[in-house]
Amino acid sequence: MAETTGRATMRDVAALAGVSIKTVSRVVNGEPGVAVAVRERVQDAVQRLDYRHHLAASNLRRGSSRTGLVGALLQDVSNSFSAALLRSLEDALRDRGTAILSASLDEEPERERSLVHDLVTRRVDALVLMPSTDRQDYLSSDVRAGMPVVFVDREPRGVAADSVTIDNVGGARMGTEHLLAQGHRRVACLTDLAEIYTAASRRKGFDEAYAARGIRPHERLVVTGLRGPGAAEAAVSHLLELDQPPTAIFAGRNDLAQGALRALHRSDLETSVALVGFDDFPLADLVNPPLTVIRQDVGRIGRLTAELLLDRLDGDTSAPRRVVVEPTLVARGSGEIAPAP
Amino acid sequence: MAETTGRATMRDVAALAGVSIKTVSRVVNGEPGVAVAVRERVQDAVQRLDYRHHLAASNLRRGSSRTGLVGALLQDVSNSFSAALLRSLEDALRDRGTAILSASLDEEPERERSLVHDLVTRRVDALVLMPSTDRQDYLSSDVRAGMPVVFVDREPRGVAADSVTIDNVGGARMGTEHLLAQGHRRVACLTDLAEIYTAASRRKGFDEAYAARGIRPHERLVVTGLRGPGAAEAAVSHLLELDQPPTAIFAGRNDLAQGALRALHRSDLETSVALVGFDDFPLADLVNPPLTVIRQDVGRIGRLTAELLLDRLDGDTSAPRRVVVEPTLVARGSGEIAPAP
DNA sequence: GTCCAGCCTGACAACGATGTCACCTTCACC
DNA sequence: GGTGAAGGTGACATCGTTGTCAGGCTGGAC
Repeated sequence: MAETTGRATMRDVAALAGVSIKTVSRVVNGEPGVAVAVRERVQDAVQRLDYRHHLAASNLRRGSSRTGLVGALLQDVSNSFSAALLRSLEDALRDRGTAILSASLDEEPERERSLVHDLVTRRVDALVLMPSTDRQDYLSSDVRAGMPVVFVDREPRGVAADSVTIDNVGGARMGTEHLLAQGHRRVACLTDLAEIYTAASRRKGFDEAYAARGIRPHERLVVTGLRGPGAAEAAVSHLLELDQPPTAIFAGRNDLAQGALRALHRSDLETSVALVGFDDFPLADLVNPPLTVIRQDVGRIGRLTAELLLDRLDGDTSAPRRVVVEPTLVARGSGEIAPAP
Repeated sequence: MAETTGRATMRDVAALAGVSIKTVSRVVNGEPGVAVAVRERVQDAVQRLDYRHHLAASNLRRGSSRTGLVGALLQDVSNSFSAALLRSLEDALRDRGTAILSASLDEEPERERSLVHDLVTRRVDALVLMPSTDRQDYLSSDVRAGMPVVFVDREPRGVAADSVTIDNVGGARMGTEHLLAQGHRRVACLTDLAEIYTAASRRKGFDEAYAARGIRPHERLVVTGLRGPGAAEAAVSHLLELDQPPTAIFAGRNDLAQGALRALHRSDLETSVALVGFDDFPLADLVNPPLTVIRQDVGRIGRLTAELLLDRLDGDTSAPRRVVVEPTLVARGSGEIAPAP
């Protein structure tokens, strides 16, 4: 009893209650066909021994191959977008008693591969993936083996799977055009590594907006490879010191917009240089100036993702679906600053 | 091969390679003592069948009782505090190949109990808990059975376990005193349900700051039971319409501060009414006005939590430890607004 | 040629649980 | 009193894996 190691098993309970293991199993699983007196005796023993059901053993025997586990590999669970997504998945899966294994990829391909491997080894019932790799061919055998995968934020390449994404090119074009329409011509563009699907798409939208007006962006104002807010802040500080500094900035992700804003504040230029960010975030309406953003409806994306996931878990084996959500422009002030004459 | 159900098992691999199951096991686990030719034959079969190790079965047999799973029950994974905590846990556990099962409690006691039950059933190696219950007596049998539990943000009651908390009373006292020292006398206090440990402590600190000056808070300005930013916004809007509105606000949690700030903006009072929040958050320096907060160092808390967790996982069975981190006041502007004469 | 050591390999039981099936009561009914 | 159905209960095999141990084969020493 004072043993710190080892929990009671059904065998122990059976011994204490003076019944067979199978009867304990019946009681624990609430199966009918157990005499009331016996049931009570077993329940008593369960209590006395602090018996806890062993889900893994149970699943193994049932061969149901259902572990009630779902993996969620996101960019960074502490980023508001990933965090909100995680939360809506959680809400959608709660009722099913399905638990979520979450992890952050930080845009590192190797980490994605190793974490996927780990999750497969744990026999998750399904996977939600915001990939950091270019291609996900490595996933096909697992998908073939019956593990549903739903991609979020980025489309799958090299593997057939569902996805929920937004129109990144369109969103970026809209954001950039919003600035161009106000007369800005020196618009800076901040994005992450060109290998990253969303970063490349948003950069493309930026270019397209210029092209649509028959003009070209200033190359020196286009900065890629920005890994986080710190890098964006440094890059913008540098841009502001150019002979021909930007009069407006288009930031390709919420953390880059935040870094940019911080740089503007440091130079006291937050009310002179326009700024449009991609991705809304909780306090965008309260910063100074209130931030104009291209918003993707995270709640909606989360719900759609969960919906696809649940369908697949319920046995839907139809062809992969691609769901694309249209982003919207939310004008709050920072994006409506006119260029200096 | 076209089977969508069922993965290959060691039995299948053994059959294909023409060896016994045990030999496959040896190869898969990289054990020595297998002839090179045989090893290659097995590895080939593994590849061909897309064999994936079954961790649960392996753990079951090994009886190691180590699942490489840790549970993290937090207040709300989409809240920046919980999310940052989750992230630092993840970083600390990554190297060990330990995965994290996370879930949100939303301050609902029932959810905590049911999620803990679920995690025990899954045989997590340890648990990180930001409790929503008053008392956690229900945990003692599991702790006795050898499951380490580390409490974060709130101390355990009714069970012996480690904890990492901050000095909530002291922090709230410091924040309130900061406002009183500037001459504010009508300071509003916003907190969540009085049953919540942190909410009650912060409320207590607020009262103590007043008491230390031999004065008393205005009862009508003390609002409890605020469940989220929306409630805080509504409450503050209401307070601002009183005959004797507050000249300063002390908000007992980051989301309440955000709600309060939103209400101030709506009334264009953000530069006239002082505001001090409890808990820092990523953009607090960029909002308008920059928010003065009582900061708890989330990264530090996360690291300390992980440290305790790892020690316990490594077999440390010494008496429970209580780690208390001192919060600091970060003055940014919102808390330094003087009362109207 | 015999013997033994050392190296590989596989048969078997077991981890904790559950599905299958057979057995034993009991009791109603003819 | 005999029969059969219904209701309880347990023995056993099994899920996928690994620890234990026995045994086969090889080759070198005598």
